[in-house]
Amino acid sequence: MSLHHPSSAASMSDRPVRTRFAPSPTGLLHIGSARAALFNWLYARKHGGTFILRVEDTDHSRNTREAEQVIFDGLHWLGLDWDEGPLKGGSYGPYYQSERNRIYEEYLARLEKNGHLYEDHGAIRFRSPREKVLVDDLVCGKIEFDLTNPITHPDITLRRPDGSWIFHFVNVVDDIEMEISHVIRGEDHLSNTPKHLELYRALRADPPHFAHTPLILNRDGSKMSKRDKGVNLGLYPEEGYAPEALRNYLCLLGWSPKDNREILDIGEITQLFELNHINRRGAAFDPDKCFWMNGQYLLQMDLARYAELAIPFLQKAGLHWEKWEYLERVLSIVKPKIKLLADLPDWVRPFFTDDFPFEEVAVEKYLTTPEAKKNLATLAKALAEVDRWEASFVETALKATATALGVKTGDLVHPARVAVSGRSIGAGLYETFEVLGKEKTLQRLIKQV
RNA sequence: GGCGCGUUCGUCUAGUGGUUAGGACACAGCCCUCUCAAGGCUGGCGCACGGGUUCGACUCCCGUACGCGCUACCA
Repeated sequence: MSLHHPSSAASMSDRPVRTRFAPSPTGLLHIGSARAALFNWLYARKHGGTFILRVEDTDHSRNTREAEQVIFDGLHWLGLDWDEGPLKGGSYGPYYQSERNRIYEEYLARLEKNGHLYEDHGAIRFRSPREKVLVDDLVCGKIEFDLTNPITHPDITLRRPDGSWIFHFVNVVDDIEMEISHVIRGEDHLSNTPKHLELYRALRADPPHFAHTPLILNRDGSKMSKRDKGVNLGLYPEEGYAPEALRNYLCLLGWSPKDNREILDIGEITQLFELNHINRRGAAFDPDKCFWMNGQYLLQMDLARYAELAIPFLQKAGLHWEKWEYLERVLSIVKPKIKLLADLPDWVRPFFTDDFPFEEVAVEKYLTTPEAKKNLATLAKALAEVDRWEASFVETALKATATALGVKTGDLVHPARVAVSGRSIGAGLYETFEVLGKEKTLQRLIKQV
């Protein structure tokens, strides 16, 4: 295998678009990393390019198979499919840094040969040319860094005394070898970029285009760290977020279609996405808005997709159903009410089993008075007369009963809801009755009398 | 400390010299209503500060403050 030598004649803009996501398997997928992956994916998809996954596992001690799986799972969940990388292959592999030692050795030898290296306490360091370096960033614009002072900008280390590699070196080598055309990454790398550029030059390689995106912050503007709630992408599937909703929200952090629209499908975003439309300022992650957006997605989602997302939550809660059609009817009436799928089981349990809990306060408030019991008895009697068991007819019967009893509709509705579901909040009562069926409805009402 | 980046409602944003500074989330109130984190309407809330440039600055320039990043034999 020979090294890929990028032609110095070809300008970067002529090269095919190849972007990469190069995470280090740390055990969790940071929400900011996920967004970086998303932006790289979007850019590649927009330009019919290639999106590459490369695992930066140079720090062996903390890299495990499980940690790696976390990354794969996160990307899969977000729908960010990669064209080259682990599980997928490709002609620029291997895609694990731990397997690319030979390549790094060759590149190091090249630098050595041209006198760019020196040893310092066993570590191999790169001798900076000590010049001013211009970073022409697609998001930040042109930035000049003055690297002439070794005190303020010490030479970077490429290799540790124990032989392991330092990020700056392998990252650059891999990007050259894999012919990456656009490096889209977090702004935390901006200050590293001039040093990387020195390496590209020393290796006589055309650098890729750079695009540094602002970081995702906490609501108070502080940096999101591992300990902050919400950084772990793995949390979102568990809590019942739809991947398309979170993905949409993430796109809006630092990027905007500029026409006030917010709910955009990924195809549309792919078309509109432009690196130079990415903001320069850090963006705070707003859990409230993310939550709202999930609600919007669940509301507008078709039932088939909703069921697909909902079923794992129902199964986990031990709920069973016999007919698919029944499941769909249940889901359709709670769908407009719920913003998080994790809440689903509690809302629908009474539709699948008679063994559902009663909220104490709700019982206390609506089912204990003699009036409530008397009203429920009357209601049950009236409903027994309803032939066509559909929401609208049930509603008519209930309202007529309320009138006959001289009480407000709510005086029947609230106790009835608690009687059939054990809860004071839920789907529309008439729809609940309809889906539950006449028999079960009457049975549960009478049980409280 | 040095270097770099940034600063429009609490938050995400639109805005590129002349706008009643627009939208969204959140918040408050009202309406609808059988509950609801559903829907409808209304409202409060913002250009960090100080200098310039200009007939005129949220928009351009400089400075200050504040925030963030880098400054590792972490990635």
